[in-house]
Amino acid sequence: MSETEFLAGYDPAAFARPSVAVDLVLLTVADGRLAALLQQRQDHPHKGEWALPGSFVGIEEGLDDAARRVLATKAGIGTAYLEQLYTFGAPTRDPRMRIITIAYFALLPADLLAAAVQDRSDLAIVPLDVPWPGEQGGPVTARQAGQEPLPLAFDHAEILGHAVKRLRGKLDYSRIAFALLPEMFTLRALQDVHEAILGTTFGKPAFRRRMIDKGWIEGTGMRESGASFRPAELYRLVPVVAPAT
Amino acid sequence: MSETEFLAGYDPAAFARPSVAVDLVLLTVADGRLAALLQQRQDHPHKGEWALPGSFVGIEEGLDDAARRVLATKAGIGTAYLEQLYTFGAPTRDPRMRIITIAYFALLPADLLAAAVQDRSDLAIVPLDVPWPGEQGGPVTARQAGQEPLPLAFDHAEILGHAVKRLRGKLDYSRIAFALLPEMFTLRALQDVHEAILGTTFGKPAFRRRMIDKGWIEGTGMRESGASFRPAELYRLVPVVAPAT
DNA sequence: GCAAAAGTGTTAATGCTACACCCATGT
DNA sequence: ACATGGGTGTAGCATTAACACTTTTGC
Repeated sequence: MSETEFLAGYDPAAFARPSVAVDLVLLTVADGRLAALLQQRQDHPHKGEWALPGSFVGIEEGLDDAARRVLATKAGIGTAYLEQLYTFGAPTRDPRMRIITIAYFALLPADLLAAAVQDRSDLAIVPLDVPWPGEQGGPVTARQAGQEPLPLAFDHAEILGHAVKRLRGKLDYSRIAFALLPEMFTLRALQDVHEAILGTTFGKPAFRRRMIDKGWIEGTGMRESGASFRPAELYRLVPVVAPAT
Repeated sequence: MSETEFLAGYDPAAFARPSVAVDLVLLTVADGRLAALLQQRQDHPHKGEWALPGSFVGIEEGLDDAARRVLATKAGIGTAYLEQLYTFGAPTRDPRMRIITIAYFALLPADLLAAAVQDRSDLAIVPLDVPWPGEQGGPVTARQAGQEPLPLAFDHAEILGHAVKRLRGKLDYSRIAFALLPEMFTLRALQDVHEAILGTTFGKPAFRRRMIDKGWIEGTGMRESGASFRPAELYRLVPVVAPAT
């Protein structure tokens, strides 16, 4: 039997198949706090609770393409740092049917995210309460200032937890932090982003040297304006030659 | 409309669904070389080429459960270190139909793997040629000693590459290396595993200190036997209190 | 001139690497 | 006794963290 004959006789309907979706964890750092984009569910199940933006994957659609479509359609955002995070597939994670979801992880500067979301009443940028110290603290919760934590739909709290863990893990050996900053930024802003994500503080000189020694950034001659004290120099991410993860 | 009513009216057949599979990258270190378990395909497509062991995910089956089933069924192995690796879903990765595969990553000591596989003619433990130096070397290839690289089916070469990258990345901040060793082992054996995986060499004293300082291992009073020189002390992994990663 | 934050130099501590040496076993 | 690889101590080097100090702007 040739391969062509084999393919012609193949029956794709022979097995029951699960539904496949992508869910998007879009993180940012605003006001010194890590925050995520959440969407209030309009339908059952978990109606009224808060969920990650997501969508089913089209039958001819790539996984990354589906994630980008969610970014564009559900959040109105054209481009952002995006990478696959983890796949969640517990048989009971959705009461409707078996849905396996491939979680994606996206980063955007706070101002761009706020602008994209400002006229969408179902979307919210929610600060995250992350248990700092131990590896095995409580779960990540999403809470607006001064309010109770928002109820999260499905297993989305767990997905959020994975995303934060990934962000923290990659922070100091990859350039992802710069996806949370505008094209030009001060070293103080970069340090604030690091401190917000890791929940630590660094000595200013030490942090400064570490960043410069990595060779990832270069000073533009320009300086920020508007402050009532010495203006800081603006840095930019140097273009990458041999891309690494 | 209540949630119960909503669920009753839900039509799970409304969208075309892809097939979902798991593929298993089972790695070991044998004779100082990193090696993977591969299975020669008996059917089209890619008949005769070599593939990772895999299976479709049952409609009521968890993802980790499916991976463990592959481990038990296709390789005859009861327990091994296992973690999810990455999900591959390019629309054209399988010529039969849309198949999204969740790749898993497993580790086993060489002797246990060899014992489980010895009477299976379709399985082979194949040493891996891994491009060491740069981040962006060529692809990983599987090659038996003195032969041409084996042809790998589907996108399985890419999956193998991801697995090796994951193993290397986690080697020095997690305990996964010990999944490649028997319960008791010498420090030299541990060093050999590290060197085989990373493709580097370490100074013996330096490596020794690093490992002991991590607090992961403890000496048993016992010593290996059979060598014609001073017998090395056998160490064991100390039981974990607060599990990480 | 004063306050506030940027930016830099020096020093101290830490961890890692390299080398040299000693130990135990079988032949 | 010797060869072989296990095991340990010491010294040198590098990197990193901490501190004190100087610089620049607006009020």
